[in-house]
Amino acid sequence: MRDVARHAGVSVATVSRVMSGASNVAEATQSRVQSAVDALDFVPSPAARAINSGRTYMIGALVPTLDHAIFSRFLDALELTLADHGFSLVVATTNDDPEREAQRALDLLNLGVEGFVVSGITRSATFEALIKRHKTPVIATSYFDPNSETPTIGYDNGTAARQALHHLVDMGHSDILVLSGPTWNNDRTKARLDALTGCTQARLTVREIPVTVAAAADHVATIPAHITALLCLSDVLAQGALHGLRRCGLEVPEDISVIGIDDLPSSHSLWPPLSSVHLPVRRMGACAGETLAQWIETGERAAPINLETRLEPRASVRRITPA
Amino acid sequence: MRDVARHAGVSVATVSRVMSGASNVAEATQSRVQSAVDALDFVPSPAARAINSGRTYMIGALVPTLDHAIFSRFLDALELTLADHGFSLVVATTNDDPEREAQRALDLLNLGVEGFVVSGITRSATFEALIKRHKTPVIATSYFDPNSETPTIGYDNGTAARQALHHLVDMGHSDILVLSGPTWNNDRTKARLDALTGCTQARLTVREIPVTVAAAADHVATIPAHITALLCLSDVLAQGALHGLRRCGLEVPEDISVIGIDDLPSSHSLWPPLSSVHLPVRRMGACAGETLAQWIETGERAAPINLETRLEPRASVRRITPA
DNA sequence: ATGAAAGCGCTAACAT
DNA sequence: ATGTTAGCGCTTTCAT
Repeated sequence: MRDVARHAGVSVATVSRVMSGASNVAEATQSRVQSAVDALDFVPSPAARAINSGRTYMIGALVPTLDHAIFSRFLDALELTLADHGFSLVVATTNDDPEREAQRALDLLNLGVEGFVVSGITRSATFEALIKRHKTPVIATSYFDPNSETPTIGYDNGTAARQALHHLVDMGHSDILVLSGPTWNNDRTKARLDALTGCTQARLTVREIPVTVAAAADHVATIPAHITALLCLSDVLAQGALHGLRRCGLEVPEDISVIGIDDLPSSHSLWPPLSSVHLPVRRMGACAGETLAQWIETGERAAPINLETRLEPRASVRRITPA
Repeated sequence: MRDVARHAGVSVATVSRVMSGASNVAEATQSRVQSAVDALDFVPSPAARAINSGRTYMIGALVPTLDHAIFSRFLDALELTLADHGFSLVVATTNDDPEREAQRALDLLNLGVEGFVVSGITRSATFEALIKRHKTPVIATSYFDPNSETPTIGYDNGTAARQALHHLVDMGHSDILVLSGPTWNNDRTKARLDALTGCTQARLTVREIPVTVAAAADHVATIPAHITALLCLSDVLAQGALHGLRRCGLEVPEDISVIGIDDLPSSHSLWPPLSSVHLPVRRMGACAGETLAQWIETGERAAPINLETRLEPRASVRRITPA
């Protein structure tokens, strides 16, 4: 910047003014500086800028993985909203491992992120301490809990699971196999499962398997005969189940009914179209972005937001008359 | 930091040493400083750090959208690799709009990213100028062109399209409808289409529609009768076609064959399992991350890499005897 | 309208 | 092993 100043025959202060588009600079000087900038190919240093303003305009997002439609869809909406507010999105994946999450959070903090969007409400102690220290705003998503210490913007996972279950029960099913992803370190899944147990209207068998199409497809080969319906805690699982069932020669919904949770965009074009509980992840991304931006600009802690989930009954569940 | 130094009765230099984990600090002093740090809840400033080191350890990724499995899968692998090299990933979406891409690139540059990963090889003039100025390393992906000015790490889109076409031809099809996404500002799609035209072994009809399941499903209702096969330039389109065809009462592959390009993880569990051309996007993400990290650390411009695509014949294409 | 100068919070010589 | 000090590249009073 000194070079530019010299080249333009002005002071660094003036160059700084021009660079930040200040109003009180003479037209003539302005263009003289601009010429110098162009001539020297001057590019300002973000770090130096940040050190003075104290701002970086970066938000960190910590998600289990990017390789799952539910999270990437969420992030897409989040990024769009954040960009509207002048923020950029730094993403880091945690694989649902709290220690790794804390590690990545530290990395992002060292980059200078001004706020975090995280998944679920389970944090490692390290993470908590980090946040307390830096006083960084954090918003937890994919979960709603008005009493959580960090504000949550999400849906009630228990309700979502119950919506799926009740649909099955309404349709006359009482012998239900629940296909769940790992509950280990996954409070979203745990909340869904917890809401199911204690249900007295049906006999539930729970199986915990990896959240992959392949795992679900393989698993359904071992379904007990009395089962009439499959409640999959995520659409990926349901999609795998559909595939596996077909491989076994079973028809959905004639031989067995299947319902999922997520309502991925692709689910309604499966065969048969998958009944599912819709999770408003795009809305969640937009809300989280909006709210976090607000929090950072105003300093006022965000309020939790509960987004409604919605049953999408389609063809993969059929009505049966209890035996 | 001054405060910490005072509190610990040492100089700022010593605090700095402790903070950066230097070796030459006495045990005693070290813990004294640590206490002061804890007592004062001191957190170092990333900006100040960056201004001295001249490094930010941030990489920017510019992709059309996060809400498409092909890109999020790619980014997942990229993020993982980058993290291994100590870099963090800043993502921005461009919606395939060169102007928006340039705008977002500027934003990221102002954040301080040390390198870019972009999609395709079409850049706006603004973008080119920006890069020249900042001398930022850029790697173009999802495209292979050894002669491109910016190094490409990707696959040959033309080859991928031809692999799909040849499979159809090999199976006896000669009346083929090509379902393509918008070519406007999308050099990947354009390259696929270009490779197809000039093919003399089949009669090709090309239709350009939005890349959504719904658009494809709707479109297939208007297929000319003589068509025996659908070549979809992406799996999303193929998935929509499968759905739409079923709605029309047509059987795949009995009445009509369908092939896609992408080979998304979900494609082989569709019904019928979708024949597709596999695009190695995870490998591409890992390669791009590795290569860009290398480039930044060593200063040596990256070399282009061509990743092989691979035909995955499955059940959605059947052999026919030409009429 | 412009310039001089004092920082911002840290690192890296250099000195002790 | 520790302290002193000179910056890093910019912004921002405060003068003029």
